[in-house]
Amino acid sequence: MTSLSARDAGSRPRATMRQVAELAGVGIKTVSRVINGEPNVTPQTTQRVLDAARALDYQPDLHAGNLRRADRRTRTLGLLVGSVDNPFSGAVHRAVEDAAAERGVAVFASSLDDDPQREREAVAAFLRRRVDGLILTTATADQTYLEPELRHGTPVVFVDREPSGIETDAVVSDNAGGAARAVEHLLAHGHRRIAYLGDLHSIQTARERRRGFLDALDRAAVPADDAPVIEDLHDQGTAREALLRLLDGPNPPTAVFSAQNLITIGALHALRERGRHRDTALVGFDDVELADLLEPGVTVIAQHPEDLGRIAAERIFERLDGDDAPSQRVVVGTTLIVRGSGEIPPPGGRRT
Amino acid sequence: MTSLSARDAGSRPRATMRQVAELAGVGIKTVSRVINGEPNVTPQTTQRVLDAARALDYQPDLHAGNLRRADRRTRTLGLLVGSVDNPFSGAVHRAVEDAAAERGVAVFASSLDDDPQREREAVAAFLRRRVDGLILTTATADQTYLEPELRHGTPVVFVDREPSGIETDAVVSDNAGGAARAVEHLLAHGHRRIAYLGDLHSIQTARERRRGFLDALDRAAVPADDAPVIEDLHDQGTAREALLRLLDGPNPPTAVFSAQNLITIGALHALRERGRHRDTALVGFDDVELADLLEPGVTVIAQHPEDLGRIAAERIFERLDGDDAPSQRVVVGTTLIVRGSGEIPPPGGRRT
DNA sequence: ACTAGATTTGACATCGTTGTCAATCAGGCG
DNA sequence: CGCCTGATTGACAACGATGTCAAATCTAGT
Repeated sequence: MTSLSARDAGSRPRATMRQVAELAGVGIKTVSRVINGEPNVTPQTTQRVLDAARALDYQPDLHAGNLRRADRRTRTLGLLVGSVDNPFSGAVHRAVEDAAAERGVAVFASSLDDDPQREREAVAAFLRRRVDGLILTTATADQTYLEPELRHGTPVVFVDREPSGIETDAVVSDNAGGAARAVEHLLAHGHRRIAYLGDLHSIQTARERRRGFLDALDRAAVPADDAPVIEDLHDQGTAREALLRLLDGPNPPTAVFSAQNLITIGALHALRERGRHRDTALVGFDDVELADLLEPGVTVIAQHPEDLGRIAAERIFERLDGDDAPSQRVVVGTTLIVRGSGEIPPPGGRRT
Repeated sequence: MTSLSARDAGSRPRATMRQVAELAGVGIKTVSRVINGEPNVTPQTTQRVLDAARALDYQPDLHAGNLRRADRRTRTLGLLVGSVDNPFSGAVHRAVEDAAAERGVAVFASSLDDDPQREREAVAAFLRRRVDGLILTTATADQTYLEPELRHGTPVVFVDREPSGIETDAVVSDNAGGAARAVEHLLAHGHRRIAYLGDLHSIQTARERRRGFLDALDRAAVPADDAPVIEDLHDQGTAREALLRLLDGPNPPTAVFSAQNLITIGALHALRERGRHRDTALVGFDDVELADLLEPGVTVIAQHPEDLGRIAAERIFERLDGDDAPSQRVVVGTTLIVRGSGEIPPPGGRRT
């Protein structure tokens, strides 16, 4: 009676290799050979094993095998991004997944919301699951805590943001260069009073973009005092409010550089609300969907998240394949996409 | 000499519980107790073990433990969506991740691109990794192949699309209802010649939306012959071309219902290209970013992907907690968001 | 001082698989 | 017919952890 209790819910536990072996009337090691496509099994035996496996709906337990296997690979990768909900992260994720899928590798994804504690927890959770490698958009200021993992041989590649405190591979956008390009574009159209709307100062890319912004102004000999620099915006709402305050202030900017995709959207809202979208220039960092259909279209410095993700994943696999060259830093360029909002002239129509 | 070869690259393998036990001078089972917070260990012993674990940078191997543990839980979930790159999927993913993270569960995500073969492979890949449950937006016409997994006790929950061939939980949007609502909205504004632009006919939700569209026309006694029904569009490009053909044709529609987010974007492009965006009404299914900033704003039937994801994840966890009630079907309502494009009257200005 | 009872601890089998190695088998050759 | 060779097969240990259970230690009551 009680021996049947496993069937109570009409369910029996998943079949093991031992049960397949028993049904096929062979040894367990022979099943292992068939499942793993090892040589030296007769076609008849192979067939018997496959039939038994099918009959029992056998699925090998990758982790049990991995425990004993020599290479100790789980064929699993851990990806840490800002949020799987953000289009930029989504594109990175997709590229990583595609590169991984080609190699039969599954991807764990986790959203950090730029929270250092979440990063530490997510990394630990992935390591306990023995991922073969980590790809991360860091949220912490210092990643020294990853040092031991690197020594244990787990490859770590940074995407979008550079590592600090450890020596490891990184794939990043040309943040300072892209930001400078945006500013130069606005300067070329005659603007002198350009506002900077940026993400949390704790984020490395945000600081880089700010640096690019200020450097470009400096090179053009535009006093930075003219430029309202607003930082620590972290979503559409705060960005919108910040720009509304500027627009309602005594000396509003004639142009705006919004340094992140959600900030750009917040800025667009603020401009529309004040009806200033046709006379205030705007260049955003990172492209946004439908930007081309707005009136005016939104000029942006586009990043190439697919490239970032693809290159990062390739780097991980090269490391896993034994590449032990010194750590590399790959910079992916940005592209200025002219659509209208960045070409609006300042009120006076000043020209070079 | 050779005994040191493990350090060749300056790396030593990851520490095991045995090594922690040795360093702490205790038995391996005592380390297990400390790591898992089991009772009956003196504070001094606990401290010695924790010190040793820290010194060796010990991370328990979740999968090794799981092999022996009674509950056999990997604390891992598999999520299969259209593409992690699509905003709708991203929102579902984020909601699932949040619900999972609360419970210390990690999430594997995989993109299917509506390819049935990819679905089968991804499911197998997840099962071999012994995920505790599967949440999927199916790409196959029939999911009978999942029947054995259900019997083995792996909970499966469908999101966005309904299962076929198996009895299991599903969380879906009110596709037919939402589509009908869109059509009724356009009818109320006087339109009679409404085009339907839909996704692949093989996709269940696409068929549901088409059904809702046709039903609403039927109820209004509008002959379906008037309505150009175009299906099997699967990206922005094909949707754009299809609508361009309609607009350039002999008797163009006065209103358009685009039944998916990428199709809506393609339709928007087509309308702009022909300069018809101010006189052709448009209602899209599924909201798109920046839809409110276009001119006119894009009226949509918004889905609630966060709710779909959250409810699906909760369902999985209820099943894992032992809920064995008959499978449920949860329908999440849609919301009509009026923004302008859906309220454009037909040329004649006919009114009810 | 001695023992019952509770607390703390560790030896050992075990989970599902793969690596090692020896046993068996078929066929060919002297 | 016996022996060698190479192909085929399976017994067994091991991977890193946990469950079981008994041994060791402590506490308190007589």
